[in-house]
Amino acid sequence: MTGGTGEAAPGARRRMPHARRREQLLQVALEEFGRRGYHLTQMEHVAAAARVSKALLYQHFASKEELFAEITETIVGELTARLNTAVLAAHGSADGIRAMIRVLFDYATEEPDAWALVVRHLDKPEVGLELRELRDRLGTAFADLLLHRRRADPALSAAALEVNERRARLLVPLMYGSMLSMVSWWLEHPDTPRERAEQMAVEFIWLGLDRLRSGERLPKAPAG
Amino acid sequence: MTGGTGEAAPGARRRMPHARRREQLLQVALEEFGRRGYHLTQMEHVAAAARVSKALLYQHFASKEELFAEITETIVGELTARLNTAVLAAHGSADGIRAMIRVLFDYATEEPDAWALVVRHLDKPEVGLELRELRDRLGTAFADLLLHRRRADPALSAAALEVNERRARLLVPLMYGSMLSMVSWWLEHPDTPRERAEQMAVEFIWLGLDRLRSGERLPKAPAG
DNA sequence: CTAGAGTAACTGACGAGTCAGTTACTTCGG
DNA sequence: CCGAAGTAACTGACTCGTCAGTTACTCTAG
Repeated sequence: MTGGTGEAAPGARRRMPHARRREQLLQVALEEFGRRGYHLTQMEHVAAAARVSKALLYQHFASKEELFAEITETIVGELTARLNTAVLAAHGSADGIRAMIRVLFDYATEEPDAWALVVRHLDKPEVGLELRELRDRLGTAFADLLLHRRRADPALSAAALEVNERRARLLVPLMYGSMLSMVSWWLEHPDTPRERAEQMAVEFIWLGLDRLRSGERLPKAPAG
Repeated sequence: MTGGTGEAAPGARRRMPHARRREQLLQVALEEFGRRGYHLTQMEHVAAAARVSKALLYQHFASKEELFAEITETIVGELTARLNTAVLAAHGSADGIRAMIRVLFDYATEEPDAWALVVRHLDKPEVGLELRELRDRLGTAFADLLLHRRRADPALSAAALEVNERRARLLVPLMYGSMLSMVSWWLEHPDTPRERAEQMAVEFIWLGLDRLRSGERLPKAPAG
């Protein structure tokens, strides 16, 4: 040990230029928030994990909330962009579904901390209002997918379109919920091959989507 | 209901027997935790909402955590019991799906605060470990449903059974996620008739379940 | 008059945010 | 090449508000 805590690098420079330090802090904070959640993460945790004093952290970010907000904004921006391009590149509905699912699996794999942060705070109105945004964005991406497909189908009358639009909106939460749930489940079961989980989700959701145009109905069960 | 909980009554009796006060405190705490979430709810909030001092609250519950735990235990017990009977009473898979969805919609309608508390804390390992229990219970209820149905089907070989069991496990998170998501969505869109939301969920999920036995497969899309 | 329902006022610890001071790096006159 | 002046990165030790949990007391029903 040569004097200071060199960490991995032996003669590592501890002082860093402003911008680089800022990036490092954002990265570390993302991990901490993702692991412990907003409330249980203290600014000291973040500072300690970055091998830095809390004061320095406050020279980069005015408050805990601001730090968290900046992180979530980045995540939402990134994920939104990916979803946008995925949906735009898709030609059919099944293709679009598959593309969106792939985006989610990719992101969860590539950025596990960011993913953890998102799912942890998605249903907390208290903090991270940007995450509501993400949920809405996911929903509208679905809606776009559904509506775009139907608009291309000239067989539908305006009235039928209206009816189906309502039904499409009802389908959104179902698809949304099952996708996120599947990704989370898969992360907790690494032994399951990703392809299998992905394919299952695609089929499951695509069938639900397909119902929309076929008008196929389930016989109403008598119920108890 | 004359007298009972003082609340609005001006010269109302404030002293209550131990057991009744305890129940009131549990009820009030449930609302507070449901609205603000665990971390943002202070014991003083609960006490104030019950028109009582914080010290009295501590004569009934040893700690904030214990209070929260007792509440969640009750909720999980109640919901679990309802799901159990619903699944047991079901004769077929579609019937079982419908029954479970009804249980969830019923519960969310009858006990909105309890429901809010559940969805708020479901994916937070930090607090309320009992809620993991609920998620597992939901999952196993699904699994029971699927496996019971298949066991009754003598056409399946042991090997096929094994394969399908794996696929069944993959279906669980999809159904689980879509159900919860749909209920939450419906609560935020009260203009949508409940029956429509319910029926849509049943159809969507039942189709996914039905895939399991029919072995129907979606042509693998080429992907970008 | 007394047991237990109830409270106001308190404590101790924690955690966000601050500040005076220190250390490393850069620059520039000589 | 050198060292002093200047500056940006960085820190230890604080303040101050908040909140879980306690203590010592009052009040009232029976």
